[in-house]
Order: sequence, then C-alpha cells, then structure tokens
Amino acid sequence: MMYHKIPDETVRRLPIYLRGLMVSADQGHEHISSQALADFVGVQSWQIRKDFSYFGDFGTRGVGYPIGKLAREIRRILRLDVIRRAALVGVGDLGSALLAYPGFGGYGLEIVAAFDIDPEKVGRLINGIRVEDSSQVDTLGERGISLAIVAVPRTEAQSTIDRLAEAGVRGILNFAPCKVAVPGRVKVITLDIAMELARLPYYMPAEGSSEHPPGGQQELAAGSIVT
Amino acid sequence: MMYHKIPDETVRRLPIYLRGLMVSADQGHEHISSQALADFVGVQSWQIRKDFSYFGDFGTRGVGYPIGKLAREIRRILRLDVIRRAALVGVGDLGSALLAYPGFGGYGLEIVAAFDIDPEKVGRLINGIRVEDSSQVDTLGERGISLAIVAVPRTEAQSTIDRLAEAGVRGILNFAPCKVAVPGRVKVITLDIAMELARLPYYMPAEGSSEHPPGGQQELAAGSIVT
DNA sequence: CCATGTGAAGGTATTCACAGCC
DNA sequence: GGCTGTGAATACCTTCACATGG
Repeated sequence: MMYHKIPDETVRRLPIYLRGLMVSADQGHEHISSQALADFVGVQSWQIRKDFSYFGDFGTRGVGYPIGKLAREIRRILRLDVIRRAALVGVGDLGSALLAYPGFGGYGLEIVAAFDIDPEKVGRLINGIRVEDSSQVDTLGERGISLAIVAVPRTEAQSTIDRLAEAGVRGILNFAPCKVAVPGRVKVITLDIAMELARLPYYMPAEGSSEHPPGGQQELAAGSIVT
Repeated sequence: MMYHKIPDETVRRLPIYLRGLMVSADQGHEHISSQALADFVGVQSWQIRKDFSYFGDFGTRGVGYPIGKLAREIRRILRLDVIRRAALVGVGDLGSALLAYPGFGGYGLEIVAAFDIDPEKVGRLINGIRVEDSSQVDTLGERGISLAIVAVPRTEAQSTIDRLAEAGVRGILNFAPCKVAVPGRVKVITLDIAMELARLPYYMPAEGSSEHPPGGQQELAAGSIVT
C-alpha cells in the first residue's frame, strides 16, 4: 500500500466503523468481513474496503479484518488512543442530559468538569460532577482540559467560546445554533439539533401527491460546521 | 435560469442559510448580499450564489437578496412551509431536554406528543406535554403525526422505530447510536452525539509535537445517516 | 460601480470490476 | 471459494472568473 492522505469523507466515516467494530467485538467476534461490517453500519462494502485501504493493509483475504487491531488503528488515527477529558459549559436541560450521557466513554472521552453562570446551579452535584461558576473556565488550561462542550443559549455562545479559547481549549463541540469565530488553533464542530430535524421533511415522501424531487439515496452528510 | 435538480450538498446548506436569514430579518434588514450572508453563516459568497441559483433568480444585482421572499422559498423547498407536528419517544435525560428545547419553532416544527415505557414517567406533564405509554405510538397515524424523534437506548431503537414506521411515521430523527433498518417510505437521520465529539481530536492541533495531517479546512460535513 | 448568476475548470469522492491472495 | 485491495471510470461538488444587469 502506498501512503495516502486520508480523505475527509473517510475520516467522517471512521467513527461509524469504530462504533460497529465495538459492537461486533462485544458479540465475541475476532474478525469481520467488509460485507458483514457493511450490513451492520449501513455503508457499502467496497466503500469500507477503499476507506481502510487508505491507511494500510489490515485485512486477510478470505478471512476479513481483525477487529481488535483495526479498532486500535482507527482510534490512533482519530487520536482517541488517549483518554481525553472534556468540560461542559451550560448546565441547562441539554447540558444536564449530556452530563448523564453514557456514550462518550466508548470513544475514550469523559466529561470531568461542568460550568454554569446561574448561582442556583453552581455547587450542585450532577452525575458526580460539581458545577462550577463560569468564571472558573479560565482554570481549564492548568487542569489540562483541552476539549469542551458548549450548551449555552445562542447569545452567550460567542463569548463563552472566546473564553474557552483563551483558556487553552483546542476543540469545541458547540450546540448553539450559530456560527462562531475562533482563532486558528481551535476547532469547532457546531451541532444544531433543530437544523437536523429541519432537513427531514425534504426527504420524506409526499403525503398526498408525489411531485417531489428527492431520490432514493441512502447516505447523506449532515450539517455540522468545523472551523 | 434553467431548471436544475438541487444538489444534496446544497439542500444540506439550506437550513444554515435559513437560520442566517431569520437572524438577519430579526435585525430589521430586508435585503442581504451574498457576501454579508457569507460572513454571517460561514460559507463562501460564491457558494451561496451558486446554491441559490439552483432554484431561481431571487437576487437583484447591486442590491442583494430579499430576505423574506428568499426565506419563504427555502422553507417551501425544505417543505417547512406547513407546521409539522412531531412526537418524541423516550423521555429520559436527552428526551426531556428536547421537549424543553426552544429551537424547533423557527423551522415550523413542534413536539406535540411524548412517549415512554417507564410507568413512573407515564402521565407526568413535561413542558405542557403529557407523557403517554409507549404502546400509544400506534395512534400517531390517526393523529396525523408523521415526524418522530427517537431518544431511547440503543437496544430499543430498532423495535421503537419498527413500531413508528408501522404507525405511519415517515420521518425519524434518531439519537440512538446505531444504524436502523426501515421500509423505503420512511427516512431516518441518525445523530450520534458522542460520535460527533469523537471527530474532534483528529482536527485538533497536536499538543506537543506537530506531526499531524489535518490541514486548515474550514467546513466539513458531519456524520448523520439518512436512510 | 455593485452584486448577481453561470459556464467552464478543477478537485474530490464514489462506484465498478477484477486481479491477487489466503 | 471467499474476500481484500486498487486502478480506472464516473459522478458530484467546489471554485474561479467574468459577463450581465440594476
């Protein structure tokens, strides 16, 4: 195999594969074919083989891919091979739900700090994490936390993110429905939940008539923005 | 302008534009140039012009685009021009947060029903909505609700969605981290929050060294799956 | 002069088909 | 026989540069 830059679209799919590999490993398998993984995650088998071919010859012909080894390699590429600690800013309904969300662990991600501006919430213990006052985000640098989740109202998003960037945070998952500006050393993924739902009617078959464009495509990209 | 099929990537951006147009309208503007909208939503101006050109000549040279008219047209294309009522299944932490989430209204979407399997939760009133027993999802068809949000554990996702599909639901936003199978008449967008966060370390600049591939791209697609 | 709209060029990702290997 | 890995073909999207019109 030659050295290739891994295409962005492939990077986007790697977490999907990783998710599938983890479940398959749970079921006790040690190898999986591109076809089996394809059925499992909803991507075509040749797409999977092509994607994997960008970073090495992992498969064995006639057998498939070794699940453990492949998962390890994907984790390495995505830089999930070290446990990463994350902070949450904004302990409202969504923020609280994220604190309780069990899914991050599988990717080596862990929320270890939470901040809110509301004195009512500061000091409360949620899922084992003590809510701190928002002014304390400045301490994230010293604490070695470089990942943050922002779940504050739209009007507060930019100022919150400015502060996080200043504190040394380098990756932000933003749930506020707006574009935010950040220095080049910081990456932001904006995830606007309502916007995702808003894409749905377009792809739904029409109720009464059948005058609608959308064809039968199976996979589509979503609307997050990475800055 | 000739008739063109609207590219999927353009459709993916339309809600972003709509979001920007709404905010701009709130600020009292009546027209906006592709450049101003570009600065606002984080997409290049020529990309915006190209996108809009797929569905008509809306702009006036030297002036820009009429915000109201354009927003109305985007709504029509995305089929957000009628109020759509949605149901929520799974009133856990995330589900409760979604019930309280104010952002759906801007897109003409409204959660009007909630279901859970837990007898403790059934009957409770959350944000003005009475939680019903999950068995009641069968009534969604008669109630004219064709959109659903699924926020149940992964193990329950497939059975939940089977039932929704049977009840006549045709669009589903799925928060369970797995692929789900549905009949062709149903569209599903899967939004795996942990997976989005998992993409972040890849794009973060390295801590100590600087041996990492990711370039300085500004926009990237995210990982939702539409079936 | 300003800002749109669009052919044409360029780049990237998907899809195919099959050679190569276990 | 089954499954991987990949060059080549295709399709799609982005980007540019500029003609066009208010």
